[in-house]
Amino acid sequence: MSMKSKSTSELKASIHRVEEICKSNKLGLTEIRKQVFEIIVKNNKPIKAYEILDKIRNINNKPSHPPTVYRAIDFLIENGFVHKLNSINSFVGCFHPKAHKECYFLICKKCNIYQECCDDSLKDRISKTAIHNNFVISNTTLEIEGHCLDCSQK
Amino acid sequence: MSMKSKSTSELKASIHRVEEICKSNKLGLTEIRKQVFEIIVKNNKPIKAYEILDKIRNINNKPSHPPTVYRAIDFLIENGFVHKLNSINSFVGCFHPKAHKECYFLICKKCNIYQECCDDSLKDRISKTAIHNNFVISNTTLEIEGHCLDCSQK
DNA sequence: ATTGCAATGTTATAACATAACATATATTAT
DNA sequence: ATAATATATGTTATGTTATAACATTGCAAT
Ligand SMILES: [Zn+2]
Ligand SMILES: [Zn+2]
Ligand SMILES: [Zn+2]
Ligand SMILES: [Zn+2]
Repeated sequence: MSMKSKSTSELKASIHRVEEICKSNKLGLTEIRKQVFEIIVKNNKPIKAYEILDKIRNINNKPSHPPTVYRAIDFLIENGFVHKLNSINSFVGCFHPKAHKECYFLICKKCNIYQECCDDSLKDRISKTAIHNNFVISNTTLEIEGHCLDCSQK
Repeated sequence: MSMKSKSTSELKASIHRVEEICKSNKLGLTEIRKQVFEIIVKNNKPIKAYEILDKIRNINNKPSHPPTVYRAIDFLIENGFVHKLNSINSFVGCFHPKAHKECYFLICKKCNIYQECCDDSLKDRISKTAIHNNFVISNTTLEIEGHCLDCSQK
């Protein structure tokens, strides 16, 4: 599979899904949280907090500050709508929220597009490794950087 | 296996191994680079760049600046002697440098001790996932946070 | 000696993230 | 409806992590 960006309909579905989840779970999807989520998912590449901040400022045409964005990100991460890629200090939308707690990523260094790669077999393997070490997992970061098909062919 | 810290002899061996590798590969293991490596490996927990900087200042009893430490870290990472844990912006020594390009980690949130967990089966599984996605890996971050045996029993 | 190169020193600043407290808005209880 | 409470946002300041840019040093090759 090449790492193409998401279609408009996929984006809409993703946004709608989050709205529904928030509604049914009584989570306050406030205007800012929604704006931040939309900015993140519409960007088909990982986006940085201060880039989000710039966009928020433009949208609302008024000053906004880092805590506003970081708080919204925290909410979105806590509820599984967004992930942080620690290796590049950037944020990405989750395209199957609530399907599982964590997602694993392929990140193309050239075109910056990312893709979730949450195999069950990979998850199992990580789980077995933890068990083998008597370790209780609370969260896992798996970020695979390299080149996607398109970029490695160029 | 519980996540006990390294013994003095293990530390010495680790330092000696790096010296040998540098000698045989004509890598300039300068005084600062050596100091930084020793600080990192002797700390049995992941250590932050500015903590290293403090220690360097104390050791040499003169002002030092962030670039000094970051350059040494870069050298050590490039040569596989040290790893960065992106999820906690910290650095750890590698206890089997050159054995493989990358290491995977278990990080205890409670006691902060870490452990490498570089199963071949895990590596294979990650590799297969990449192949399945037509993705060419250049580097992988796998950081499993949670609780070690000792800490989960307390 | 002069040049070239690798490493380090130094100053400044960029990039990423949070503390602390004030204000506003929404929910709930009375 | 009003007050009390909790939740969310605004605002200022600062903390933390990392690098750019340029000067200086030490050493080796010609
Ligand atoms: Zn996801
Ligand atoms: Zn690509
Ligand atoms: Zn290692
Ligand atoms: Zn522990």
